[in-house]
Amino acid sequence: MSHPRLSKLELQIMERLWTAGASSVREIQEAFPERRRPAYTTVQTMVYRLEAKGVVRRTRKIGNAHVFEALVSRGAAERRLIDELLALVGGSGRTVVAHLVEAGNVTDEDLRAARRILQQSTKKEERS
Amino acid sequence: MSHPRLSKLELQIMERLWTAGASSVREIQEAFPERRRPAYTTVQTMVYRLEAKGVVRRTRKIGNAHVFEALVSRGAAERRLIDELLALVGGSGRTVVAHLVEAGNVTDEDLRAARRILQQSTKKEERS
DNA sequence: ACGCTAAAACTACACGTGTAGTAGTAATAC
DNA sequence: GTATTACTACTACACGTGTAGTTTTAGCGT
Repeated sequence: MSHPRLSKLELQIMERLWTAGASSVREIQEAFPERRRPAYTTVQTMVYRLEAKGVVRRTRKIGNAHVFEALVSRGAAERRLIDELLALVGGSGRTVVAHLVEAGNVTDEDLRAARRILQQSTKKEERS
Repeated sequence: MSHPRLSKLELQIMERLWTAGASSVREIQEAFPERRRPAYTTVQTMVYRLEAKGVVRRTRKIGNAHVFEALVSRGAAERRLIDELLALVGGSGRTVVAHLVEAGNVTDEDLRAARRILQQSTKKEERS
């Protein structure tokens, strides 16, 4: 089974764990840009929920503070999000790419890189 | 301002309005595949909410049933979804395309088509 | 004109998410 | 060793979404 759905705020919390590694609630909270920084207990609640969902875990303590680490990778979470998007738009990746192009969210180089990756995996499949 | 966020079920309802045109609640409900067909009043509630959000409107009546039509296009709704996804993954369209490729959700032809579109719009920009 | 049927309009509720307060406890500072 | 501080654990609540029941009304058939 794939890990559960992650909400926006949950993802922002995971973000800190992915980029900076295992962190305390305080560290996660302070990683938010000052302007939109949730209250300490808000972050704490979300971390607890992530723990309940099994996507983070307590690793050790520093002082009396718990340190949490991510149990799912950024890649896996991203894949999840994209799968959900695909389900919503009817499964067509083409549509998504077209929109990205129109909105200027991908460069030509991005597309060229994508084609290279595709060619690679196609080749691998043929060999097997 | 862009139209409001549309949830999964709301999108499924819009889907019917986009593909079949203006429809009654009953027609929308019956467009759901039998297995996962919500109760009539469930669909009705969602349609009312879509109306409150200003994304559908009553056009006429057939018998005593209202007929609703979409006020936002599928394209606009898709763009909205993709923008949200981009915000969640940190704004990088490249990541999204890479995932789509890895998961086999786009063909080489899709990517080639995307590059053609990109080339076109780049050219247009230069002209202006 | 009247009853039947289907739809409209309204109400209710559970779950997820974002938000944060409060009560209790443990490390720390002196 | 006691006071302060900072963190944990728990509780609460509002809003959006999915779900559907109940009550009221309007068109339709005879």
